[in-house]
Amino acid sequence: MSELMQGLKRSCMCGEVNENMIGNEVTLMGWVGRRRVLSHLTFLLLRDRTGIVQAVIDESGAESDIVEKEKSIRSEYVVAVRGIVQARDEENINPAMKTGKVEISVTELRILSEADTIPFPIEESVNVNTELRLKYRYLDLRRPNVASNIITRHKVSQIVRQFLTEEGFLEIETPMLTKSTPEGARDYLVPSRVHPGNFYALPQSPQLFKQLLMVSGFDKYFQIAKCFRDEDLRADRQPEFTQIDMELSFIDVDDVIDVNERLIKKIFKEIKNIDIQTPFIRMPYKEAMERFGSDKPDVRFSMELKNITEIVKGSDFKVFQDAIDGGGSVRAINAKGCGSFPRKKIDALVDVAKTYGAKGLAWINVLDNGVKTTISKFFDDEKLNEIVKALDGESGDLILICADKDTIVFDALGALRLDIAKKLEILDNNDFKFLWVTEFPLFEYSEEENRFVAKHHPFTSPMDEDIDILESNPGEARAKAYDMVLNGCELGGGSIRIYRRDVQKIMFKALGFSEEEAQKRFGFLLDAFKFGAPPHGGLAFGLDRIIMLLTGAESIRDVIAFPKVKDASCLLTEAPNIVDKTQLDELAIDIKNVGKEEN
RNA sequence: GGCCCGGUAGCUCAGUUGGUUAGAGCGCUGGCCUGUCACGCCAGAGGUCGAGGGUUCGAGCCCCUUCCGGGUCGCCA
Repeated sequence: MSELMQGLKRSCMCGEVNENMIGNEVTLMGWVGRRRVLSHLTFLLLRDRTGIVQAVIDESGAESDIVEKEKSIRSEYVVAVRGIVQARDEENINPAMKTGKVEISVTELRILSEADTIPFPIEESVNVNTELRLKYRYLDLRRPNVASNIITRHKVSQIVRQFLTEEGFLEIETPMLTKSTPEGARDYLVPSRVHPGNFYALPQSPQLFKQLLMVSGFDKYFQIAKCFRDEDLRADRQPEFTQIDMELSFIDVDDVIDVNERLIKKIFKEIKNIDIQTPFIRMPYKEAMERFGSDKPDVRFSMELKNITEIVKGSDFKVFQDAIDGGGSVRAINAKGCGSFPRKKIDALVDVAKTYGAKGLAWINVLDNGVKTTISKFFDDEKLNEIVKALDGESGDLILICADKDTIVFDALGALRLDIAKKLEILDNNDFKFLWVTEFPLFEYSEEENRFVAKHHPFTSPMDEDIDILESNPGEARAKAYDMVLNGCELGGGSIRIYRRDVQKIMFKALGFSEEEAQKRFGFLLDAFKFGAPPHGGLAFGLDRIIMLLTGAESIRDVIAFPKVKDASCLLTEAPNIVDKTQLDELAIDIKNVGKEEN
């Protein structure tokens, strides 16, 4: 039978009980973790979010009602305990517990809430399947390691708020019900009851609003903003996620980079007590691709890509020559010490490359005297040695070669590089290597749409020296855009925006937007820019990813209190669900499935 | 939409070439134990082998379909 809390007031949290309180009476409330019974002696582990403390009941000396209640207590009952903090004898100290030098001798016990047998143990160490964890997420969140991620998340949010406030930023909310902007990710739509057939979109980011706030003169804005994208999930992607979003006026690239380096430095100092060295390296996009095959390079290890097109040019090997003739390239990486890989393992590497569109891989096994290779028919020893030399190949190395269009070569080798590093276990998750990737291309050619599209978004400013080539050579134009990258993960990115109407016009023209089209899509922003737009720019961090890297979480689900599963549904609430026909009628929505019962 | 991995007791898993009554550890229930701390000891309960179909004398195991979960490519300005 559960009892009232009335008359009892919690005096401290479980994890806060310490040696300085010996002799004091405390009142604790929490969940019963383990209950251990030794004849007339019972130990209860009492847990709350701060930690665990042991309570002890000696049947021989306790009131009979305590003894009776104690016998009915089971795991995860919520209890209130009043008692005296006492020191444990030397031999009974538990060094593994923060509160292990003390325990509570119980003088009053109340069962506030009973609990059924739980579906999985509330412990850090147990490995429980995701489905079950998410169905009972409120129990999963009782596990100290899971709770600790959520607490870290809170701390980071507070650091961000404090830091940016001190830097002169204002926290301003922007609408959740907003306008669909067709370019970019798929929108989540919300039907309007008042305007049948019309829809709001949930924001993919507060991008346009924060630019409007600059026009308004708020100068520096930030927001910890929920964003929504209706795209498929990944281990680091959820349909709703959180950005630390900011925008600044009268600044250029260096200013944005400076304030954000200091922000990240502060977060890592306060959360992990690690001193991050600033300023970070800045690496132009082109260099990142050439050296690492990625625009978010993991620079904790080298294994860099080498361009061997010039060496292999003019051979009879059709695969290489076709790639070169088609405007592509031949590049390679040196998997140090992987020469001993059995055929099966090499085939697995080829499969990785194929995932990214490569048709295959050639490889050279560097031996003590000479090489063993798949391309011996086409290249003489001199050429092969030249390749080995270009990759600093030594005996025992495995050189992997990919020939194709540049995009495929970069993707495939970039992915291989990471895959091999993972297999060799050379990545240290406590080694934090930051960099900025800068000078992104302004445009990206879309095969699908047969035109250039904005790589970032259409308000991204070109680099001052590239304005002249926007129309003549858009493919080479670089943007004032920057991504902060940590250990191969894009933590955040942003750009300086276009604030000059003439430049914006050229930009739209290059993108193939007519005046009318631009006006229809972004008219409110363009109108705003007519009335005095300051030079401005900003950046947005993925808060979830920052927390992942700080906590070492392998999935984004581990840093979000109530995450969704692969098909974007919620196992806890069973959202999304079929709604009542009357609800749909009000919204003027007619669906065939309406009224279909759920199984 | 494609590819890969998984689903056996409440949990984590084992289950041989297809062969009698499907196992272990933890948890759970009951009992014993006065300093446990992953307490220990004894006993017990607990299974639609994700679901449906097929092959077979016989299916947890083989085949097909399907559901659920994970990873990944596409997608994510």
